[in-house]
Amino acid sequence: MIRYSKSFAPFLLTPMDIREIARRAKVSIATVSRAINRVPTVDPQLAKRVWKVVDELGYYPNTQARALVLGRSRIFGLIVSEITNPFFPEIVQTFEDLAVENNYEILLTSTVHDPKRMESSVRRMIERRVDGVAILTFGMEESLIEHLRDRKVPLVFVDVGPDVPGIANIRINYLNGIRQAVQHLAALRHRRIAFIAGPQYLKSAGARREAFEDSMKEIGLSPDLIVIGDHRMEGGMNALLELNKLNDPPTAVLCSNDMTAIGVLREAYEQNINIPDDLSVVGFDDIHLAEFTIPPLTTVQMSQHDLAKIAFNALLQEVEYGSSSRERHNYELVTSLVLRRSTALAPIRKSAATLPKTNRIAKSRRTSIVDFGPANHNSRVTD
Amino acid sequence: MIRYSKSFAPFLLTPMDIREIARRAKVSIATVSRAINRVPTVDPQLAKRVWKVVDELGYYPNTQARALVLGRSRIFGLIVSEITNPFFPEIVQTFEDLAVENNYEILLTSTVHDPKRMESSVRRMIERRVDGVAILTFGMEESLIEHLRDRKVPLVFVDVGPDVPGIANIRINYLNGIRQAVQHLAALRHRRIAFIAGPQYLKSAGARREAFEDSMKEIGLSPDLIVIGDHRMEGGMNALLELNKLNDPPTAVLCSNDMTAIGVLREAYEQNINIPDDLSVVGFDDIHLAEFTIPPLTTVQMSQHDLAKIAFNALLQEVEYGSSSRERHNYELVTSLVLRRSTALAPIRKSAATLPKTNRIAKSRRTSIVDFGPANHNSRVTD
DNA sequence: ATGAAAGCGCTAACAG
DNA sequence: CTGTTAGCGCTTTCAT
Repeated sequence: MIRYSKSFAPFLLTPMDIREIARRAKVSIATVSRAINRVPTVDPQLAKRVWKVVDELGYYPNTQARALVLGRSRIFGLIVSEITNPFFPEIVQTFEDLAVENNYEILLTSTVHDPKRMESSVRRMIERRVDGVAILTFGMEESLIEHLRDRKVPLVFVDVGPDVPGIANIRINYLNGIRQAVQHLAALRHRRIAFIAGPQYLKSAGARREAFEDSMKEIGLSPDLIVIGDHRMEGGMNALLELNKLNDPPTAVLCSNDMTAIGVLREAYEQNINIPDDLSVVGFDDIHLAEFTIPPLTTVQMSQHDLAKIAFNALLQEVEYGSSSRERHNYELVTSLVLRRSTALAPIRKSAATLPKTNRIAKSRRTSIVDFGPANHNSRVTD
Repeated sequence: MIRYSKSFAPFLLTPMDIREIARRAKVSIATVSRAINRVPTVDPQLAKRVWKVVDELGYYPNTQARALVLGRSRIFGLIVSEITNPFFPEIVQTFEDLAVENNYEILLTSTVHDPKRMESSVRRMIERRVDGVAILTFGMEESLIEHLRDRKVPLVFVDVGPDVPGIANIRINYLNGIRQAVQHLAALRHRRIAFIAGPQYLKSAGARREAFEDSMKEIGLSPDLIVIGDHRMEGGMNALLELNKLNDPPTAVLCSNDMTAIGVLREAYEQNINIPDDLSVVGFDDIHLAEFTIPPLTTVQMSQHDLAKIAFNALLQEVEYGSSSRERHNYELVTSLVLRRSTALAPIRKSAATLPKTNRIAKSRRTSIVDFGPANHNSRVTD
């Protein structure tokens, strides 16, 4: 065990605790504590003396000790599904900015969609005694949540939380943005509009898909062109491959997230399909990168910054003003379309499939499942 | 102050500390501690009794208390420059994977190149009494580092650390990959090869630039086409604009990082410059995305995974086997070229500038600085 | 206004 | 092998 004790380097660094400061400033440790915590009743003279020593020695209070006695760690847990998904870094950054402002620390864990990791995430949160947890995984075991709830840890969910008192939920209005996207496409005379969905065990992916279906039906179009992707670029590539195997491929495709759309762009490039002239594509999320794709991606914005801000403040609210356990707080985040250059008027076609057939032959690898009709989209959706 | 005391919910949740476990298992708290920490000398019978209660009650030891007495927090600090830079998420993920494996937690901070944030980063690390810090900012104030060193916190730097005993350094062999890139380009008959550098106050950016210069000179080409970017896509776009204003623009461009290259790709699209036929572009870093750009990006790989792994293990090494303070540990990470599809034979041109001039007219916004010659590249470089 | 002392939850001597 | 006890560094009564 490495411990920097008196005996280790008596001349270099003394213990450097509140006691040492007290000794040098010739006051009691209680006074040091008060001075440091800016308790107003402390004599300015003494306070100054304390601060002088503190600065000279470069003393920093031990947060662990403080947390132990206070019963508050000033740590917020942040559980995301994959930090490598460009959707999250922005959120993490905003969350951290707010944490710094409010003197909190973040305990970040990435579940990588692995149940074991989710479990360890929750365990770590509890062991470190976090003051609150923001769960941005778009899907999580009910039983794990219980562990947190049992301990009365303030929780904020995005989109997937159980609707129970004491748990804050950020509901995302998917319909707004997706409807705009669909209608934008329809206005450009697209009729065969496909949707590349995300993994259907993610509640958020299911919700996006439903929003698509509803938006299509609303304007008398049938949402029968749905392919399941994986919210990654690879999935987008495969999905486009699938779609182009059809007799009457879509002229526009709406993607469940931007990564998928980037995959579509990439596969289109591969197949010499011009975006947007041959095919319009719309993403979802509006990650920073969406502005820099080729062509720049028209996408549905879901502000990562706002999301993080709402989540953090919800937690802060609960902790600082403990409004918890009585009311149920619900927040809403609205999505909306941002137009860039990946959509255009539907190509004019007499009949089906006028695009050069040769270029549209699919490579054989396929991991996505073509799923026609609005069938079983409720299976495997967590809740 | 919220504290879950006996009096709060006597029937719901008792204090839930080691004492409570001891009481219920009818053993002493010492035995509980031993059982939990798997001290082999404890009677299996008792151990089982303890674990039973622990499981029933869903007891998790309080890490803060443990850290306090142990003098070790089992937290590693990870300081990155910008979590939103796609280079880092991969590192964070690997770092976290290793942390989970080894029962550590990560305290992640993002400096966003702001000196104030760097300072607060260091302060937070110290306050939380991290057991070690990995500094992946590619540049940091010497004075801040002192704070950590004073406290004998194990440190590992990437590329920018002072060469002193007790500090581990991961040296990056930029030359290897960059030389390969330059020679690859030269082999494709490119002669006018430009370099879009990163911010020159970053030591890493300076090193990349020097590697470029050296590689060019090595084969008798003069590295006089250097534009300073910002390691972001915007910088890449602007840089290409600048480059194309020249009388004799380059036929190939090597970028200081992939984000810059993505910007170049994007601006080329804007200007109808075909990549790779009109212009070859090479990136640096090999972020995951590089495989999905249009066209797929030829780039110099610098394994984020390896980097994170080396950094974490260096820290673990110091902490667990305290090899610290005597030797200086140096690790090396080699870079190498990965070929994709953004490079091609140099276009054949009788004289200068045969590309359609009209398409190469720059928009007026410009933030980057054109910097000819190998001049003052040492100014503002830290260390 | 200040100080002495108790105790946050845990581990590690030290005794038995 | 098990239990008792003294802290880890801090905040906070409770006296003074």
